[in-house]
Amino acid sequence: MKNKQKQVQLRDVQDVLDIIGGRWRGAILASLCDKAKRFNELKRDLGSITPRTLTKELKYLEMNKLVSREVEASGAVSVIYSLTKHGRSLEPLIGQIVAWGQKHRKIVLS
Amino acid sequence: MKNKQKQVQLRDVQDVLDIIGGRWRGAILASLCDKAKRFNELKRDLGSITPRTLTKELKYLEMNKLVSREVEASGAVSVIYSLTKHGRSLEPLIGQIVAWGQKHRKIVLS
DNA sequence: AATACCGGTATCTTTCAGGATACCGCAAAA
DNA sequence: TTTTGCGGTATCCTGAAAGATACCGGTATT
Repeated sequence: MKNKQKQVQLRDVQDVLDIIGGRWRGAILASLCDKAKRFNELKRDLGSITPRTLTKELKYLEMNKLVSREVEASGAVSVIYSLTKHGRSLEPLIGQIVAWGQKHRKIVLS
Repeated sequence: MKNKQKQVQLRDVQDVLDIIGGRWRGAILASLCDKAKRFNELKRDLGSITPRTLTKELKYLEMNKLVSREVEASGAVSVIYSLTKHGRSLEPLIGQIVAWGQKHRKIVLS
């Protein structure tokens, strides 16, 4: 493989980890892989995230076309967050991350 | 799947992204997937990283048993960094990251 | 003898993700 | 009519990541 191409690959890795990295983004995406969720549902599932951070991260993921936000206009306020088609294309990647994480945890514990 | 298990998965995602995330760690690992490298070789390949940061990240990866550091005691100072067996187990994951990154870049550009 | 490369270390500084805490309007339930 | 839940926003603050810059002792090169 050419050197140029390797450089591009490194940038791809950096870009992707910039998108799904950080304390929360990967977890949010993984949580939405399971099913579409409402704001507070997501918040509860993630455990210790603050609403401020959740709002910010969701907006970021929305901007990057990975998550979509829909307001159900049925009386009370209700907002549903779900993965877009592009977001769902991350599922196998997230699956591998989980798998490696399990393996890694076992190794570290031994 | 049970709720407990989902929570564990979220933690796995967070843990893994903590290890390979950040501006440089993923790129360092990807670069070492290619071949073992010396300090300044790695530095050049990564482009804009400072020696301070490279040192720090390499130590972190060493601590996590993903990278090994070997000093070649042949006259001049020569240090080789390479992936450990455990580090090489990340290769498929990194491959998927690159693949998704390429796809994502195309989508964003269109 | 001077210069350049190797593998870093030492300081200083900026940036920013993310926590803590309080609050908001609205609607439904009690 | 008070309380509870929803979906957030507003401020303030800290710690860690990482850039900028300078420097180090060694060796090899010229």
